[in-house]
Amino acid sequence: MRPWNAPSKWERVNTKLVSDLNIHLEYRVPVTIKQIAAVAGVCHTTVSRALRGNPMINANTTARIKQLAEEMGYVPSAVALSLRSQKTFTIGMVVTSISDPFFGRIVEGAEDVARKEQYSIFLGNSRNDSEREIAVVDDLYRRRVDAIIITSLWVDNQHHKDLERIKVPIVLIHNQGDGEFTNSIAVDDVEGGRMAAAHLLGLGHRRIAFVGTPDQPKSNRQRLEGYQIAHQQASVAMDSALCFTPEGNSYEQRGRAALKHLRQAQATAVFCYNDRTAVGLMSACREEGLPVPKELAVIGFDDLELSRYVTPSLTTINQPRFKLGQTAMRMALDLLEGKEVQDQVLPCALVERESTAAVHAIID
Amino acid sequence: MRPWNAPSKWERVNTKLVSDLNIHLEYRVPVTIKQIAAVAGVCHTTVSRALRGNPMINANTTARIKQLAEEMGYVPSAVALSLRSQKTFTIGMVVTSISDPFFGRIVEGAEDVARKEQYSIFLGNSRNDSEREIAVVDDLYRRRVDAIIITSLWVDNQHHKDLERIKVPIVLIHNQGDGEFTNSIAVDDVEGGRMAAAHLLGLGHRRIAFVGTPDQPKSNRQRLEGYQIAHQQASVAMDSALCFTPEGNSYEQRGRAALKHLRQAQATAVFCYNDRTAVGLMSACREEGLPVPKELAVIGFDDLELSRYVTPSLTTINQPRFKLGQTAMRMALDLLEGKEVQDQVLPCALVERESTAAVHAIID
DNA sequence: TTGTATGCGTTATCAG
DNA sequence: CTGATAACGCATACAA
Repeated sequence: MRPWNAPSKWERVNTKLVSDLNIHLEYRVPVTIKQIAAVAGVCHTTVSRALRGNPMINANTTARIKQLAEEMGYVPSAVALSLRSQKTFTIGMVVTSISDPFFGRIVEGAEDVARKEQYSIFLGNSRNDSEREIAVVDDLYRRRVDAIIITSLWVDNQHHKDLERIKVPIVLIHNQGDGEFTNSIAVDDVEGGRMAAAHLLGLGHRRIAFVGTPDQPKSNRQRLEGYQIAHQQASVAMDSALCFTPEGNSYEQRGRAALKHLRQAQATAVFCYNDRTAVGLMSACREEGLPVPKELAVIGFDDLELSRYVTPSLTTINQPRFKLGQTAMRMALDLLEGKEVQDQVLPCALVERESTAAVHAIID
Repeated sequence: MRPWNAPSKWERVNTKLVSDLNIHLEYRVPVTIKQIAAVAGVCHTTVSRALRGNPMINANTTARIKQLAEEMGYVPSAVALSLRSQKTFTIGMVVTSISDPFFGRIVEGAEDVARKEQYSIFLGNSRNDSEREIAVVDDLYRRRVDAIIITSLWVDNQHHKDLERIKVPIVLIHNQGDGEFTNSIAVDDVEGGRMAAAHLLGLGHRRIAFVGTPDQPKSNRQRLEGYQIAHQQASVAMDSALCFTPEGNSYEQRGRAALKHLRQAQATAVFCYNDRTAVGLMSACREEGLPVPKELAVIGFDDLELSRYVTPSLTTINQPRFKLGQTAMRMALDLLEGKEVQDQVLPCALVERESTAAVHAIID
C-alpha cells in the first residue's frame, strides 16, 4: 500500500496562539504545490506545470502528480493567483439592500453574464447611505475587484473626487447624481412615467396624483416629468397639490401615509413611485375600506413579483431588471477587454392588471 | 509648487496586448507602497510602517508619508495582505437564490454580525442544484474564505466526502441531509408544523391538507410530522389523501396546482409548506372565485414581508430569519476563534392574520 | 523534460 | 529610527 492511499497522512495542521484565551488553536492548513512536490519528489515548478496540463511535462509524471494532487485534496489558492496575475476575476457590485427583491433580479442578470466568462460577483451593501456607499466602493477596490458596478449612486462632486482613486472601470446602474458619468445604464424613467400617467388619463381620470420618494431624486424627478408630459399631451391641467412625497422610513410607509393626502386632494387615481409604495398605499386603502380600483386607481413602477400576488393585482410599469444587470455586466467586461462601450437606456413597458380601471367618482 | 500637488503625476499606466484585437490596451495600475517609497526617497518597509502608525518611525516621516499616500491615492491590496496573513476576512455564504427574499434576510443577519468584526461576505449561488452546490463551495474555498456558511445543503455521502477537502469551518443552516453534521443551525420545523396544524384544528377544521415541496425534503418531512403530532394531540383522524406535493417548477406553481386536489379531497383548511406556496394557492383561489378564508383557510410558513401585503393577509409561522443569519455567522466566527460551539434550534411563532378563520362549510 | 530564479504587494524579523 | 531580506503560493522566463 502506497502512502498516498492514506489521505489523512497529508493532512497538515498548524497551531496559533490565541492570546485572549492563552490556548493554542489547531487549524488545518491548505495543501500547496510545494507539499505535493515534496511528496512526489519533484520541484514545485513541475507540479505547477503538470497540474495545468503543460505538454512539456512527461505524461507519466503529469498523471502521477495529478492523482497525487487529487488524493491530497489540493485546491489552488485564488489569492496567490490573483497577486501574481493582477486579476481577481471578480466584479464588485454595490446595492442598497441585499434583501430587496428589486436588486436581487439585477444581480442575477449580472451573474448570468459574468458566469459565462468565469467571473464571480462580490456584493457590497450600501444600505442607501451616501457615506457608506463610498466606503463600500473603497473596500471593493481594496479587494482588487476587476471592475465595479454601482446601483443608484449619488454621484455628486464629492463622490466624483473620491472615485478618482479607483483605478478600475466603474459602471453605474440608475445613477441618481446629476453630473455626467460615462459608463451608465438606466431605464427610460421619463417614458415610463409618461406611460403610467397616459394609461390613467386614457381611463378618463383627471385628478391623478403622484406619490414620490426622497431617496432616488433623479428617477423621482424623471418619472414626474413623464407624468407632466402625459398631461400636456392630453391637454389636462395639473394640480401641484396632487404631487407630493409623504414622510416615512420605507416605501411602504410612505405609501400608507399618502392616503390621507390623496383623499384631501380628491384624487381618483394615483401613480406611485414604485410597486412597494403602491402596495403600502393599497393596504392602507383596504384598512380604510376604500375600494381599489373603483374609488382609487393605483399604478406602480418596477413590476416586482409581488405585484402579481397582491389583491387587486397591481398595474405597473415593467422595468427589465434582469436585462439591466446583464447589460451592466456586459459593459463592465467589455471595458476590461478594451472595447468601446456606449451608455444605454432600456425601455419600460406597461403591464395592465387589476388595480386600475375607468374613473368612477370623486373620493368623498 | 511641489510635484505632489499634481496627483496626475503619480498616475501610472500599463499596457497589455489584447491578442484578439491586436491592440495595446492601456490600463491604470494601483499605487503600491514601493511607488510611495520611491517618491518619498525611503525604503518600502518604512512606508509600510508609517502607514500602519508604527511608533518606531519618526513622526515627521510618518506625517510626510501619510500625506503622500493620500495624494497618490494609495489603496492597500487586500490580495497581498491575504497572501501574507493567510486570512481573507471573508466568510463565504451559499444560498440557493440571491433574489429570494427568504435568503436575503438571512444574509442580512449574517452581515450584521460579520461587519462588527470586520468580516465581509462572499455570496455563492447554488440555484438549488446539488452538483452546483459543491462546485460553489469549492470555489469559495479556492478563494480562501475563512469559513463557509451553507443554507439548505443536501449533505449525503457524496457531499460528505467532497467536503473533506475543505479545510475551513463549515456551518449549515437548515441542513436538508440526513447524516449528522456538527455545526448546524435550524428552526424547529416540527414544532412550527404542529403550531400551524393546531391553529387550524383550534378553529374547528377537521379536514386539513398539507401541501408539500420536493426540494427541501427534511423540512418538508418535519413540518408534516408536526402536522401529524397536532392531529394526534387533538385526537383527530388524518386522511392521507390530504397530504400531497403537487407538480410544478416553483413554490407558486405548486400552490396553484394544489387547488384542484384540495377541492377533490374536500379540505376546509390547508397548511402550505411555505408562504410562497400559500400565495400561489391563494391567487388560484381568487381566480376560481373561492373565498379565503371563508371556504378555505390557508396558513403558510416563513412570514415573508410579502405575506403582510397579500389579500387576505396571510396567517403564517414566523421564522426568525435575521437571527438565523446572525446565529450562523456568530458560530462561524466562534469556530475561527477556537471557541466551543453548539448546534442550535431556533423557535418559530404563529402569526395570525386574515387567511384563517373558523370552519364554515365543506367545499363544493 | 525538469530545475532555478524572480516577482506580484505586503509585513515581520533581523541588522545597522 | 531605518534598511535589507525573506516569506506567503503561484506561474513564467531562463538555464540545464
